[in-house]
Amino acid sequence: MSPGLARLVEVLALLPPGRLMTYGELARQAALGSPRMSARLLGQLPDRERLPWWRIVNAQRRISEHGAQDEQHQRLAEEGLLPDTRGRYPISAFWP
DNA sequence: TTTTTGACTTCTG
DNA sequence: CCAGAAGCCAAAA
Repeated sequence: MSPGLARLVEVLALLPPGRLMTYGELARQAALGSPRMSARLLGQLPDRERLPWWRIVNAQRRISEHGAQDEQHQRLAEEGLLPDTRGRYPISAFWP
């Protein structure tokens, strides 16, 4: 496991239910160097069941294309997070 | 070794 | 609000 992934896991583990974070913010908090690193590393997470990868959305507050979008949608819905008619998640879910 | 490729972001128009 | 361009960086080709 790379040190970057280790740091990402630490940050991700502290993200509570009902709270969202963007790839960019995650990259900054875990000192990954670029938002793309968040995306890259999320693709090879160890504990897919425990770590809330589904609470990461893009800067437009939408779910990015990747292959598990449906699952992401569903998991967020289970936490009470629903997107508006344009697929955007509420700004309130991003506050500390 | 160089180029391409992404679960991306930010700035401009 | 949408589209394009530039910036980003590790991995794969």
